[in-house]
Amino acid sequence: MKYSRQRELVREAVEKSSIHPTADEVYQEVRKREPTISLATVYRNLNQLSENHLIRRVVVPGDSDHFDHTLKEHEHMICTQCGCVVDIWPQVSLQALFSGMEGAHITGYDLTLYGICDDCARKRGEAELQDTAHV
Amino acid sequence: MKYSRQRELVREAVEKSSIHPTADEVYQEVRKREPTISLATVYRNLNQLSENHLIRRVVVPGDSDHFDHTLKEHEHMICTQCGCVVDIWPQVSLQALFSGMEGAHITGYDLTLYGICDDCARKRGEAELQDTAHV
DNA sequence: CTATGTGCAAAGGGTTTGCAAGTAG
DNA sequence: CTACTTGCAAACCCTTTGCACATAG
Repeated sequence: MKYSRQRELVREAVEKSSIHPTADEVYQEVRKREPTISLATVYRNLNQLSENHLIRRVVVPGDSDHFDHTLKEHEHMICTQCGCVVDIWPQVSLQALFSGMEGAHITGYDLTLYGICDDCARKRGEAELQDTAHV
Repeated sequence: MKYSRQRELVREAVEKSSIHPTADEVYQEVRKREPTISLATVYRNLNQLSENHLIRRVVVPGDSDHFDHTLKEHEHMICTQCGCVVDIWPQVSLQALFSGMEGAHITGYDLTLYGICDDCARKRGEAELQDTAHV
């Protein structure tokens, strides 16, 4: 991979983001510094960077792929309320768990967890208090 | 859901298939008995049947969705060699494992395992024997 | 009768690709 | 010099949708 300004900007955008951005979100961010970059270039670079394990692709069924700068083994939860992506750090290695399963030679996996993020849980709690306050 | 001949044929096609068919594979199958059915109808019915838990949708990142007539909790492995879908029956409930994780309220998940199916493993073994036979 | 379901064709949305021009090494 | 990269627009692929007609209950 020879250097390109565009690829470096894409990498930095993923690096600095805390929201596990989609290709389009990376595009919008990079455009602030490189207004002529094309979405196709962003896609090509995200693909290359993840193939070379410099960033990680986060697959979300029915949604665009997201990208994560954290390479250490961890999982992702999609909040079913607001759609945000939350990092989950299991106590045990799921890779080890799955590859130990009998019945087939399992070498990898894609996992998407679903649930409620802390923010939405808090808001929901407050809403319930509101509901009962006037009883 | 009121009865329709088309929906019944779609349901039967999934029921009788052992390959976890995609929408298009279901379409090809149903067309044998109902040549005028449209792909849109197959999609609409697969959606309805899975929303009503009569069949299960199997999400495969980067590929079409597949459909499974088995509703009992189990997982799926995609063979990285031939692309087939293999049922995997874990010893423990992953649903229970994930919902017990700390850090968030996890309520569901989508899991795709990757590995080598028995057929491909056998073929690979034979190929290796071939390779060494003439040494 | 009316709410659902159907077939068709067109639209949709995210992602990839062909091409000619630009650029790193 | 030449292999890799870019921007643009068009193509792709799977899936959904609008519409007028058909059908179950």
